[in-house]
Amino acid sequence: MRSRRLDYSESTRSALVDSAVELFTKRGYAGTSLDEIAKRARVTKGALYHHFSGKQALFEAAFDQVESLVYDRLDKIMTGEGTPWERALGGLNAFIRACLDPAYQRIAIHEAPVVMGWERWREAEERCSFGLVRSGLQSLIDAGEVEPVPVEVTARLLFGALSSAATEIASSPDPKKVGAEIEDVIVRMLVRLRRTEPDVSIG
Amino acid sequence: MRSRRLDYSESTRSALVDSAVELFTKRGYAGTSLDEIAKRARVTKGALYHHFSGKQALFEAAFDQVESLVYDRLDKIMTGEGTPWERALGGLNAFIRACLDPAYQRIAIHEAPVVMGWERWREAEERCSFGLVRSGLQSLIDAGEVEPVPVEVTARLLFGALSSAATEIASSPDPKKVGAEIEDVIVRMLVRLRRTEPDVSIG
DNA sequence: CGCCGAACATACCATGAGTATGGAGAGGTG
DNA sequence: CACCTCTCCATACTCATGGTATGTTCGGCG
Repeated sequence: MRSRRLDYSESTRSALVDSAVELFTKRGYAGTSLDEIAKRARVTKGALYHHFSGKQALFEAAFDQVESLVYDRLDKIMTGEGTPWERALGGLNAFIRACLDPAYQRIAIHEAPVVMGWERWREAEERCSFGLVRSGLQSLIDAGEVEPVPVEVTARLLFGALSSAATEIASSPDPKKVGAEIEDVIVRMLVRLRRTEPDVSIG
Repeated sequence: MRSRRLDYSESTRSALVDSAVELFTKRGYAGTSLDEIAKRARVTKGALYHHFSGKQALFEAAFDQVESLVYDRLDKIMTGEGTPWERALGGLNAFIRACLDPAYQRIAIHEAPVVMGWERWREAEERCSFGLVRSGLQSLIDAGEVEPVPVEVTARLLFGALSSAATEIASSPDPKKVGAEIEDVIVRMLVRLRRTEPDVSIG
């Protein structure tokens, strides 16, 4: 039987992470003090340092939280039903909608590369959102839906475009409209890569 | 006649900026102390605070420095001779090469949005590199070289893709190779947007 | 019951950004 | 030349904050 203590411990830990996500989203990593985070979680710095080795570790926990939420949604779509093409479009749409979340925006996209260091961030993204973008693109190529472009590089470019688009969307006065515009442009790009009909006028 | 004092003052100021660029590039904004920067410039924090209102202001001066260097190079190409298509390709190539500079990489692309705040960064880029990307794209459309895509959004996507590609290039074991690959993919994308021949199979 | 250790709280230290103040010397004024 | 002033910069602080060291509580278990 699970002990009462472990419940408590787990609860305060998640309270700390939630608090961190909230404050990091609102005031950024540098602008948020550990005392604030602890206070919002109704504990002290002692508890914080009991659960995490430091500020960076807490940030990474917050990162994992927001990242995994988005990942789960995307993964469900990308590995779900439908043709590779439909799944790709669905995933694209879902990603853009995910980017409307300020927490994902600021923590996962903007500050993570700076706070965690680019190398670590890249590794994490490799297993998450970026991984899905790449595998999605790969599926399209395998299915013969699009031209065999260099997957790694193209996926990287696509992900970069989407990430920066994310900020653009979120900080726009009319996010829905800009989001739709961006989705439209990307889809048109993909369509141009498509080869449902035998090649015409290539080269 | 320009006074000797002004020369000295200007000299220490630029020494501080140079020092800041160097250290911010090597250890990042958060990892660099003002005392270090001042020491490297062979002055004290007093001098630093005489010339700049604080750490952020110094960072922005460093940002301006690296950004303007790149901007000048790009501007010369983008407003130079040749067809819009040639100038666009030249600008693309120059931008990718600029991204190989660690200072531009880390200061202008990575940390600036976090340190300066995304809003301020966007304003600055509006007048610099991003402005050139957009005007270049606009020229291509005006010249009828490419399809009339939505300029603002497409330019934003392109700039985002290039920025993230920048990191990929710089942190690659073989930057030149990856750089060439990325340039190739982008060019192929642009070519697909091109309409030198009357439209075939659109829609 | 009594003890052990996980789960915290409290008190402290070190670093670094920002400030307050003092001084030195160039350039102007009588 | 004497004196004054104002820029330019150094020195010596304050204060916030990340991190550490140590104390305290309490659930679980023998």
